Amino acid sequence: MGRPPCCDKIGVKKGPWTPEEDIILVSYIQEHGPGNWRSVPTNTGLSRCSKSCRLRWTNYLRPGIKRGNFTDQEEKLIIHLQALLGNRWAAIASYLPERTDNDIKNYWNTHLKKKLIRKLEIDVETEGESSLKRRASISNYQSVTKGQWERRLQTDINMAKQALQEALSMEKPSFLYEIKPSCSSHSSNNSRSPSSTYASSTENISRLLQNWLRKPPNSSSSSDRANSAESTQISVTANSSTSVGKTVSFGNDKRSSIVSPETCSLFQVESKPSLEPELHFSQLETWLFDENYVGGTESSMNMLDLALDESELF
DNA sequence: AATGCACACAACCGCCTCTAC
DNA sequence: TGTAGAGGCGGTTGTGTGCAT
Repeated sequence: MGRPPCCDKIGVKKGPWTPEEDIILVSYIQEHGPGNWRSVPTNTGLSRCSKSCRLRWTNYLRPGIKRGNFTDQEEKLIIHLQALLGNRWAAIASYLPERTDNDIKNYWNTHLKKKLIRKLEIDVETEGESSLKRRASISNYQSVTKGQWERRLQTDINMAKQALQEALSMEKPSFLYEIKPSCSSHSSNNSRSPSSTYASSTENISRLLQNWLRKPPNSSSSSDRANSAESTQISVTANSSTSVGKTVSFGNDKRSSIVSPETCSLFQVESKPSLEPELHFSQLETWLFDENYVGGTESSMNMLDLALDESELF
């Protein structure tokens, strides 16, 4: 059994955060940096539990978060990554630096899942199947996404890793030995060892992809890279007309608060660390988005096939 | 105008992993 | 080596909002 909830203490506030609470939290993190969440409620006077503070920061207040509609590219990327990684939202989010895992999870649950089921319905219809078989197919899909997902995920990861290693060994075997300590996303301040399932799967895949992309079959143009970098820039907006400080816009939230100029540099540093491989991101996108991608190796195509071909796995 | 419904998303909860002691 | 605690993740719930009736 897990530990008792940390937030069932009397006097701990729940529910939506107020702008005042946001300002207090942002100001504190601006001064001390994120982390040591346990001490945040005590030091700020916020009547919130540490978890709530952390979630509020990571899912809402953290700079660089893009809000609003998901683009087609993002949508395709999520679909492909979900097929490859399963419901590892944090891992998926590491490929979308501007989106939080919570956002992606919500988007998947509210949009993409329905969309895929609808697509499946249409596919079955066009194949002229009976309505009975259609219903069976849909319910099968739903049960698969729920119950067998874990098993399938591990299979996916193992097969993807194997295929990728083969691809890499064909290109340049030493790539596999260039794997460096954590370079992505949430792991920057998370010292999980490589022995954990999470670290040994998604992170390694990420690293392998990056290593592979260091010597891509067709190197991407500098403009692509510029676009990629541009697309991942953080959304802290400096208001030159503000004499005291700068205006930080919290996503599409109408609210804004005044923070000191140091905020920007702090935010840039704290912004999602997975920006490092951004120069490779456009090519990764190409690989992930284009189901008929011909620029990669045969093995990389196999890998994509493995991730996308539902029927082979069931 | 009132009500009901569906949707989107922020926030919470329970569990897991890792680390420090 | 065992245990407690902190941080992190994924699933689920609650609530606000927009639309249809």
